[in-house]
Amino acid sequence: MSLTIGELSRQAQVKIPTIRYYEQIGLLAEPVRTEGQQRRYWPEDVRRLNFIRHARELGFEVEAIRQLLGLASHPDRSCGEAHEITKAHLTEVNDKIARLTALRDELQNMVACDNGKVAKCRIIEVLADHDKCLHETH
Amino acid sequence: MSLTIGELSRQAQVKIPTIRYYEQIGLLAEPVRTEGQQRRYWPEDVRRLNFIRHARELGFEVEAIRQLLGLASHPDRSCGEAHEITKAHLTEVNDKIARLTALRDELQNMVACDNGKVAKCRIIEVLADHDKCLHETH
DNA sequence: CTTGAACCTATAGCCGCTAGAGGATGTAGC
DNA sequence: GCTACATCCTCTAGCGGCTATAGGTTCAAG
Repeated sequence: MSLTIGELSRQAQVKIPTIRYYEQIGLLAEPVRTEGQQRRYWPEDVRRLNFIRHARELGFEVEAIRQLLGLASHPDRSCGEAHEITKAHLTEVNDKIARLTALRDELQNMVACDNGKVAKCRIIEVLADHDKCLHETH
Repeated sequence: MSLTIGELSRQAQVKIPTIRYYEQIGLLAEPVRTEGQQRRYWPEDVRRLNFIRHARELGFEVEAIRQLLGLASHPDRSCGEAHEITKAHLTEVNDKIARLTALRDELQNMVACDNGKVAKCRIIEVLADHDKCLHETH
């Protein structure tokens, strides 16, 4: 019927100390306890913890997750707020992709220069002065 | 001629305590000091600190940055030795790009839900049940 | 020579976990 | 019922990578 913290951990792919940490900071409600003070969870908690894990993996901060969870518990309210949180995040991610792609190109150049000297490799300059070096040829 | 820590901070867009922290953990060399023990920097340091900032923004850990910086300070060494290190970083960067791209697609799906109610809003669903919602159309 | 911004060190705190010690609980097999 | 042992409990301390504060010193312009 109910789940131990270990079972919850396995099902939601979240480590046990992390579950207790989430309880501590109020992301997870305090669960029922056995006589001997062991935590017992319900399938509902698996869903909530999955939600939290996914949001964390997507780079949402705990505070943002708290907000999103708040929205989820008021399903009649507009999702404009959730929309804003997500949009801000999207912009950030797109920016990172662009810069990582530029970096990858430079690393590929570097790896391609097999028997040369580091002095000829431009990785340092590229990262030190990203905008200037970005579009130069190797 | 030389720069104060404040000027370095402004030019490299890195906060002053962070600069001192980087010195402490050995990412930045100890700079020259005035009689009164104040740090004085050179344009070279702006470049190095820019490098560090960009690498951090791209998600490299301090230890990886240490290695990359190591390559730059042995310009007489063959690329062959450094080749493996660089290739490892390239792999890492490619992984990051892949994961961020997947993330972006998902965020774009989420943002597509504009003025609905939370009940209809995919943000909550997607996060609550990642695998199910990932490839559905909006 | 004074003033005030900028600097110094040292320490403590932040987030988001993660690990360990030392002990209590729960369950399966006898 | 009893034992064995995996799993659980709390508490504390540590991690990376900063960031903020307190309390004092230096530097440069006027």
